[in-house]
Amino acid sequence: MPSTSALPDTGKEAAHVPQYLALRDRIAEGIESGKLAPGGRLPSERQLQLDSGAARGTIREALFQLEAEGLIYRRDRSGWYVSPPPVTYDPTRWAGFMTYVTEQGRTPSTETLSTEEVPAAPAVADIFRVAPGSRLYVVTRRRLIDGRAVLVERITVDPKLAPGLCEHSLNGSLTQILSSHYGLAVVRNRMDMRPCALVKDVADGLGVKAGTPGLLVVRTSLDKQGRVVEYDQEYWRHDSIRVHVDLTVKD
Amino acid sequence: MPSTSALPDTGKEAAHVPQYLALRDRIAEGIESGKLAPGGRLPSERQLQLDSGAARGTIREALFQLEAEGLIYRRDRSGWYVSPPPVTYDPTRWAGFMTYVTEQGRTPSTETLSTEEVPAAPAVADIFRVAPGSRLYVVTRRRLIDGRAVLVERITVDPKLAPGLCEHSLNGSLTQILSSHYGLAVVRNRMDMRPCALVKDVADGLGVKAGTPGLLVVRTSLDKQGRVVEYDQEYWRHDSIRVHVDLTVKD
DNA sequence: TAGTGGTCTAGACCACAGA
DNA sequence: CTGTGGTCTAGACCACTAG
Repeated sequence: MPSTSALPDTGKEAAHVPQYLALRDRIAEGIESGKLAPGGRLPSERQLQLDSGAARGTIREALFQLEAEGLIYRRDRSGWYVSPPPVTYDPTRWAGFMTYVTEQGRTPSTETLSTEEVPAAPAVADIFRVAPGSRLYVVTRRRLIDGRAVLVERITVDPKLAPGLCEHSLNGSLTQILSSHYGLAVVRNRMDMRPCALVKDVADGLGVKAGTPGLLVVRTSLDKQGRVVEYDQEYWRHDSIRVHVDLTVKD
Repeated sequence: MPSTSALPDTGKEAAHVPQYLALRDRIAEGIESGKLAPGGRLPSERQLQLDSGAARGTIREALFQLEAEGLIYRRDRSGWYVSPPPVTYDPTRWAGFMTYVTEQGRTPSTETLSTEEVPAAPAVADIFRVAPGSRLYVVTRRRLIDGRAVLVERITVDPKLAPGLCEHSLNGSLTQILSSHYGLAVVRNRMDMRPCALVKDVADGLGVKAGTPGLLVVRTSLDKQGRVVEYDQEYWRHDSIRVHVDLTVKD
């Protein structure tokens, strides 16, 4: 019995591939083959609709998929773009953002969004071993690679260890300042990492939609006396970072 | 001029909150308040439709949002469920999965999906410093916490270091076996972590939809002589893991 | 078999970016 | 101003889970 389909029979009862995944594959191929360069812009959703004949919802499903994979990202109401490659982050090397991004042939930059002195919430007070309500410096910064915002961070520092910190220019290496101006040397580094969704605050700072996937890296830097030098919460775009650790085993 | 809206005026020109985010908030509140216990099931999408009056697409947007945040997960065509809390993973402690999951008051289990002997691809051959095409053991396992699959891993081992490995039961600690039966002691651990999307293979193993967000952890374990004891690619559900590292600074 | 989520359509109006 | 993505509706049929 002949097939009623106009399409050729593959001879294999191939598992049904949803349309949005087929579309995803086509776009991904365009990216991997280099037809679309990193930073380059994809055709608009409505254009893709015309090209593929699919409904816009289906198109968007394919785009969301690629976004989750880190292949593309969006600029709000501007369009979809091909993601640049991620940078590698090694927390065991005490090199700051500016250093390791440069080492990887990219151009880092930093913007200070705010510097405040705020009363310590109980959880933070506990970390710094100060009384709840004590004043702490909180610096909010945005860091960019090749002009694209990749992370928003919130750094907390105890003013007792670094009085007058906020008078410095904080657009360079904060580690550098803490070390050279205040003699604070970090000998221990505690880190927590977990996938998260970027909440509105952060998302706005990165110019992404609230709820897009991200990676939260929390670093606690300690000096020889075990004092907390720096408590840093970094919210990364999920497509911009790879963490690499090389370590000798304890236990 | 009086408002034509039937809704009370808040007095604040509150930023417009999309309907799906408002719905997200309502569900999130239900979870955080404990009305919905971890592992518990959410009302069906169609039920939520009746409750909220929104279109199903809007309901699903809210659910996707919560999924991205790690608050809920789905079982294909069965329903949406509240995510259990994540486990903390410390790569500097040489404790295996079975150990640290148990320590955190959860119940681990392991299933071996396959054990094969395959020719080394160039990239892998390079890691093991063997000729491309050399035979290597590849073990695929699924690991569960409290009966829920949280990761699929693909472990590669050089048969020269652990001949006959596949004859052992591999549902326990592989590290243990390598140590006690073959005298292979790991002294160095290299790790790479990055957010990813789970491809079909892995997604099927975890019982999730292809493309859901995940975390890829690649571990390379080395012994005193610098030989690769174990090369392990772990694909985690993104809501199931937190990585914690505590280290002394090199540079 | 009944109910669930998975996929898909074909519209609509909006807020905002950018020329 | 035009075009972009962001949100939303109201349907439809399918594949699969689970009782």
